[in-house]
Amino acid sequence: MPTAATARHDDAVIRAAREVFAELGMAAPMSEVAKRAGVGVASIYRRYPSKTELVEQVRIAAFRLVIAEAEAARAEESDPWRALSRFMHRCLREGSGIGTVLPQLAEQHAFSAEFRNLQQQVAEVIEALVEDAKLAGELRADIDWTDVLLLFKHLNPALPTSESRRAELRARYLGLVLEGLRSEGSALRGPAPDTAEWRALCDNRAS
Amino acid sequence: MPTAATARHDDAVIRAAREVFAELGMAAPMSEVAKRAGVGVASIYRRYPSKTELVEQVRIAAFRLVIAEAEAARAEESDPWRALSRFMHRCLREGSGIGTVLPQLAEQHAFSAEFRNLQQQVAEVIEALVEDAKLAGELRADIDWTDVLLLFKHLNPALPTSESRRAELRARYLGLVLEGLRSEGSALRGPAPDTAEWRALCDNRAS
DNA sequence: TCTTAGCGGAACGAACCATTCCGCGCGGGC
DNA sequence: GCCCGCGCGGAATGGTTCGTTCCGCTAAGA
Repeated sequence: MPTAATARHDDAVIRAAREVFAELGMAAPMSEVAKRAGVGVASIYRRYPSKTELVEQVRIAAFRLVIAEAEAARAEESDPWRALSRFMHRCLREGSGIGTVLPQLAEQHAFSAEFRNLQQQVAEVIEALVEDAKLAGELRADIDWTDVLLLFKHLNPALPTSESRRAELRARYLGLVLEGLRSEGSALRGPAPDTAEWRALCDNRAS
Repeated sequence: MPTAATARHDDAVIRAAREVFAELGMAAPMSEVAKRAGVGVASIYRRYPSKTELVEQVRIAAFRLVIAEAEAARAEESDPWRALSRFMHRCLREGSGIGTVLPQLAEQHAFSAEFRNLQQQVAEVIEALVEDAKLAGELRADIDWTDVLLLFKHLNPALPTSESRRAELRARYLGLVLEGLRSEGSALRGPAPDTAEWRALCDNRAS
């Protein structure tokens, strides 16, 4: 019976898997995913035939979230720089693990058609954010969307610091990096997006 | 007979281990280190009693190289910003793997006294580089040496891209990040350290 | 109360890896 | 020229980890 309860259960597994894989890497054990999701391993295997399949579904779900974040940022922020900045902060928000899949945009190992289709969409929406910011003169002209991918690739939780300070450190680091992207003229104008209200905006709405 | 040949052999093992651990992580198999060094596994075990010991020696050797790079940068570059920039480029130079150990500065798991002693020295020499650049007004005042550590932590080869473009991408990324560190006044003056002669300076002198 | 669908966790087998063991090749003595 | 060890490289070993499967239990419905 594929009811709403089943769907919620699926969602818990995917979310737990996303978090675990983001923290421990794709080599993380299935038992860890099961523990985090509050289910037994067998329940995962009843829904997904293999770990490979679970990983694929995690990636697909993450891509969907990325697209949603990017579209929301474009729609809700009038300033293109704030939109781009908000998008990156959101994708890297502690525990979401969304940013982890972004570097895999570059990978070409042929996955399913659905996966490749989403790869394309994500690329387009990020490119749109970047182009908006460049047209507004708020982003250096020599940056393109592959640079943003490059940043995501390095901004993932490299080492398991396991401290609560990790979120704070990551936010600081992202801020430094964003400064490097900003075009010279705009670096002086406008408040840096690091005020309390801004941080609140980045943190609410758990995915 | 501990001759110069033996010392060279030791050095080959340590260097191979540094590269392998940098690329594959500290969990990389000993057999890989042996292959890279062109020796058998047993030869490594004849010199180092366990993998743990080898890792410790690798870290110590890497710290020594970091200190040497930092001191050379301070001595040979008259401009403090160029010194800091050169130091980071050198530590992250493709294949050196030196930068990989820097994040472990923060770790407090008590290693040997020699290790802790070197930790201290590395911290001091990086702090000196940072303070020089701040005093010269070329580095944002709100940056300190732990920020540099944070950057190293993220700048390590996150994903095994395995392309030759990786070096190029890393250099570009480091450039972006450094822009974010530069103080506003100095961002406009002086040529960005990205000319051909500069790159040559960063690349020669294999460690 | 009896049945049974579905769950959680133990069990199984394969793969990986640190460490040890063994046979061979080669350089030095006779 | 021939023998003898020393030291080497790589195969063997034992243990651990993890993907996947199997089994006994529980709780809901009849």
